[in-house]
Amino acid sequence: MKIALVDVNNCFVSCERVFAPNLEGRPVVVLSSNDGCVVARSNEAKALGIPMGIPWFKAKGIAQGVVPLSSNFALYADMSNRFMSILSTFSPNIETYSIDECFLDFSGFSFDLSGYAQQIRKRVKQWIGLPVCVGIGSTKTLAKLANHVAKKRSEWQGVCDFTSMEEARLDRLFSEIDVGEVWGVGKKLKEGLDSIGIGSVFELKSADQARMKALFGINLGRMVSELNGNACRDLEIVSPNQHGIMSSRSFGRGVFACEELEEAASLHVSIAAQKLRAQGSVCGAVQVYIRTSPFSLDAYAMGSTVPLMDSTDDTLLLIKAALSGLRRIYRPGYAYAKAGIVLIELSDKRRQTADLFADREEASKRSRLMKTLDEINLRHGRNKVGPGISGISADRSWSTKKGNRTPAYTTDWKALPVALAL
DNA sequence: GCTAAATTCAGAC
DNA sequence: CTAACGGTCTGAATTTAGC
Repeated sequence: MKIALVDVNNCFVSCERVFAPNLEGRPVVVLSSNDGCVVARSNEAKALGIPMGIPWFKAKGIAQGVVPLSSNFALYADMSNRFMSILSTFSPNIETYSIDECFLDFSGFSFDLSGYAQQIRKRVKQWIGLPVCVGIGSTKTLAKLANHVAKKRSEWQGVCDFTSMEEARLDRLFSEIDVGEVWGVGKKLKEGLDSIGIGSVFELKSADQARMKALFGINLGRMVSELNGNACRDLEIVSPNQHGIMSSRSFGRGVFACEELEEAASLHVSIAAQKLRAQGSVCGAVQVYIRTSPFSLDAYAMGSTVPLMDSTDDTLLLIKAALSGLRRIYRPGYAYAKAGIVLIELSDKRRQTADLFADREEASKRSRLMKTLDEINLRHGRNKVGPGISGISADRSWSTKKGNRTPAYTTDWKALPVALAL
């Protein structure tokens, strides 16, 4: 097996820079929703020592002169789609792993892979303006690691191919890389591995596979195998349906009124239900939750699961369920910071057993209504039409803060003049 | 005391 | 002026429930 991992450098910042070239060479960060935490940093921002994930208000001290941007997911998602479609011209089998990463199957390719990877970099840069790095290895774990090397060591010029390197050279390289860089080794596992004297990738690779499995679980065992070139994870070319669909968001201010929580919860149901229908599933139960800031002294958090008599993908029925759950858990007097819902117990709509007592004419009317709703929103933008209970966007005084949101350059006609003016 | 289901944990991005 | 800390998803491990 030969696998390449292509990853966009500093993805969100790079997407912003395509449409704001004046940000090139300057320290830039992109913030999470509600302008809360730093979720992407340009190299210049990294050089200033701004850590990933730090709350923005805490970073301001060391962030003199840094440009903070609110996140613009409409833009990133669209850039991502373009990125993936370019990559599909380089291999018939690809796995979209995340918004900015993609595995490509290079098995059976006998030509110069490094040169081929350079062509990928060139084409992505030329066609959509994004800088990417490519890692190549005989397993997914190795491809990930190779990508890390390609990013960190500029002498590789953005491409690192482990499959063309001698074992001894690889081992020397691995002994210089921290074990925490391995895909799947997070904070906790790193601590555990450190405590038994495994600090480098080479030490993990050389460890006894059965022992690692016994000590740290099945994943560590697999990691050791994969580092040694024995694949445990296959390419997942068709993405399976999601097992749960969730929508939640922090409020831009404290929310006290139950009606506003209802507005938010039903908006979240609308968003999630649309996704549910898009993947052809129905939902058997709805979870609702609300919480104050967990950092507040007077914290409150509660959730509730509402089972549905019959599985459905009807937004209105799902909202009804969510609201009944919400009313059970709402306590007046708290400054709520966040509300969210999760659609669970999903199953395939086509395999749904028919309800003997259902009003079939009513059901088909409802399903046409949902279909129309989805079509309008697809064409005219998210939540242009929806149930009245979700409120209209102009009135949602609780919605998230986004002080520095750039225009949706690629997905909104109204942003076109701005894009052209650049 | 077993298996199955539910919940929590850890990780990724 | 102060207070301000993301969102979605997966799979494994662990706990609890039901027999």
